[in-house]
Amino acid sequence: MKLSGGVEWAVHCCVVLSQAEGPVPTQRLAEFHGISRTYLAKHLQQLSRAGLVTSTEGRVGGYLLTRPGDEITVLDVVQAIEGREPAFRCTEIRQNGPLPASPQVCQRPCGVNRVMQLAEQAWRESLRAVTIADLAAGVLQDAGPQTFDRVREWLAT
Amino acid sequence: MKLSGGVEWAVHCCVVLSQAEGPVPTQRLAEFHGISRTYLAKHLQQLSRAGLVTSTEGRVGGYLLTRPGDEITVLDVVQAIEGREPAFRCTEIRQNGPLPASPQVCQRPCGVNRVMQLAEQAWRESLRAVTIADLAAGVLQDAGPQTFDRVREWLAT
DNA sequence: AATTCGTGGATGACAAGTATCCGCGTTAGT
DNA sequence: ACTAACGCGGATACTTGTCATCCACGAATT
Ligand code: SF4
Ligand code: SF4
Repeated sequence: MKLSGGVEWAVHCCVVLSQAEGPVPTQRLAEFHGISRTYLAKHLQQLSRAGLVTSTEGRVGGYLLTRPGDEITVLDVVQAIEGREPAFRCTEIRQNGPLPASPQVCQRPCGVNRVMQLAEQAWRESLRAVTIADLAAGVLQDAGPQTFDRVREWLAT
Repeated sequence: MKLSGGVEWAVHCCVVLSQAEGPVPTQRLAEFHGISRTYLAKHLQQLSRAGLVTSTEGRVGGYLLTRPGDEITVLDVVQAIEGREPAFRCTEIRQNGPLPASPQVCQRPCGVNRVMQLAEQAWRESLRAVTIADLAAGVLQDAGPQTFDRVREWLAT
């Protein structure tokens, strides 16, 4: 079980975008984080499709958050990148073999499946409890109060 | 993010083993679930290495649970198959780019990482709360009280 | 018209998961 | 002693998913 590496990129980008004053192009975002521009573009498009971000095309275009940072949860970002498919996918092996479960028993998910989905639910709730704004506040806490001033300054270059 | 399909197999096997009277060979377990014998063998070996299961070699050998079903959690099984690596792995991109985080700031994990690990923790706790015995009880509930009698009967064939 | 930018498709490199096979050592029955 | 049933580990191959790049296109600014 492994999360896509793009999740890390996307979260960081959202934090930066939450502090930006205008549209930020992919080029800038990639440069800032020292990562691949072309590949990051793919992830930003996923954020766009998920409705977390709007894009303005053409020159001086780029990406903007559609909502303020405190209305975007980490879960939103993770699901935009990872998709909404559950990590545990049952293949219904209980229907195989010499003692298959009867069709009516299989109407509803079994205990195994329930436990797994419940655990993923707990995971999602935990991610839902934190917003991009919370993370931005954490950065300020860790790296100093003028951090985002410097970021904005560099972005304006 | 996807869990190995072997998790489903392993959990089912543990439930069966918790109801078995003697060592159950891979052949039987695979047949019972209608799955690949050779591949299941790999997963059972992982359970063995994790200490959830003991193997007796030679004829009339097979696998036995090392502890009663109520002392084996679903988390134990999942981790035996999936490993204990966290799903979110930070690549420290904050150290890249024109405004890298200072080394002393990077001493401890950032907010992003903390949130992710916390969520995984919640996931694990949720899985830890359920035991193989709980699942076995669920099967009894869903499929009828004599279900395991039939299983034992078939196993003895 | 030239430049900057997002979009989507095609493509390839690489890692991980899935699955099979074989040779080996072990054990119980004959 | 011999054989059959079993677990163990390595080697191998197939499939899928992740990671990454490139390009042609349309849109907007200068
Ligand atoms: S018993 Fe549960 S985990 Fe097993 S095959 Fe059925 S739904 Fe899937
Ligand atoms: S800020 Fe957090 S998520 Fe980002 S690179 Fe550092 S540890 Fe990883």
